[in-house]
Amino acid sequence: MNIGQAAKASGVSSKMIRYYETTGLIPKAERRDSGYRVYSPADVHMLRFIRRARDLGFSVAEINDLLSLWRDQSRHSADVKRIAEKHVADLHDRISAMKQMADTLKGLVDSCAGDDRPECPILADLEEPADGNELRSPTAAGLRNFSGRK
Amino acid sequence: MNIGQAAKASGVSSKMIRYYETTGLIPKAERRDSGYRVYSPADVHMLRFIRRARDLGFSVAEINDLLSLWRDQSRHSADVKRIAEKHVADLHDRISAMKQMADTLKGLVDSCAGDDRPECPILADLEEPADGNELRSPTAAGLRNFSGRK
DNA sequence: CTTGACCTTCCCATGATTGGAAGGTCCATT
DNA sequence: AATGGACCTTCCAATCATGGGAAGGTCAAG
Repeated sequence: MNIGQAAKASGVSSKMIRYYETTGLIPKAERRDSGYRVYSPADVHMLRFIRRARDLGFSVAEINDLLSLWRDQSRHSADVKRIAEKHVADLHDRISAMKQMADTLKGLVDSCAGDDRPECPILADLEEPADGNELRSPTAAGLRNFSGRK
Repeated sequence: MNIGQAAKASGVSSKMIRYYETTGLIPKAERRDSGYRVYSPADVHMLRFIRRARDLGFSVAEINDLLSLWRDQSRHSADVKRIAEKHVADLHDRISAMKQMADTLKGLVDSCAGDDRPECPILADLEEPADGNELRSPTAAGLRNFSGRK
């Protein structure tokens, strides 16, 4: 099948399939004489694996490792588990950082009248964080990007 | 003071201060004859405001709005509150999406022996998600980027 | 043989941030 | 005065995963 079919069947866009090929995440697809890429059901299976891993928030680098293990019949499940555990821990870190943000902000929102007067505790806190609101910790700074991916 | 001093005093890097200037988030700084940018304590105050807002996960676009309101003496706190509420809601959306990922993955991790045998429920699920594990919802796909920012 | 749906490659944009190169400025110490 | 190091300037590139679009080739049905 062509790339569009593979995309529909796997949930990975044509664009991303080509991208994964150039970055080496997936092997180069066979080509027709016309230059069209050809995909087998096994390829679609692999793409679905990737798609699913992305949905679980794994980075492409992690998926690379997972794919290697997937293909390795003599893998040790401990290696897979290690990657997954690390990722769960990362997710928890991000979640708690975001929770802290949300909680702090929620407190400020609740203390804001939200009327037509200019006085606003939210702006006041942005100017000069109240004690206990800093959340300046190593959390916020080191945390660039993502909702789940690395 | 020079940009480096302002950076240290505000917690915003010199690089980012210049970047915020080019994008128009902050006004163009005065210059010395040498071309060096000059910053006042008031500028540092503004930069600290920005830094704090970033720490709370606001996007630069949102900060732009917040800065306008901050400077507007006749603002309505309702406008500030609206922005903050929206952001809290966004944070909650991201948090629950990540939580779902983490929970799903945690379940898989727990069911994996993690020894030297190749059998692994994690890989099995990536291949073929068990019912109830899909998390395919609108969640994952629409959720690119971040730990708090938009 | 035309049409439209598909495919190809290539480049660009996103968002916030960091890194580095090449070069100019400032100031204190030889 | 000259040197050196710390600072500043601009410009360009990379990150990460993804989408958008242009210019052009292919394919199958009508």
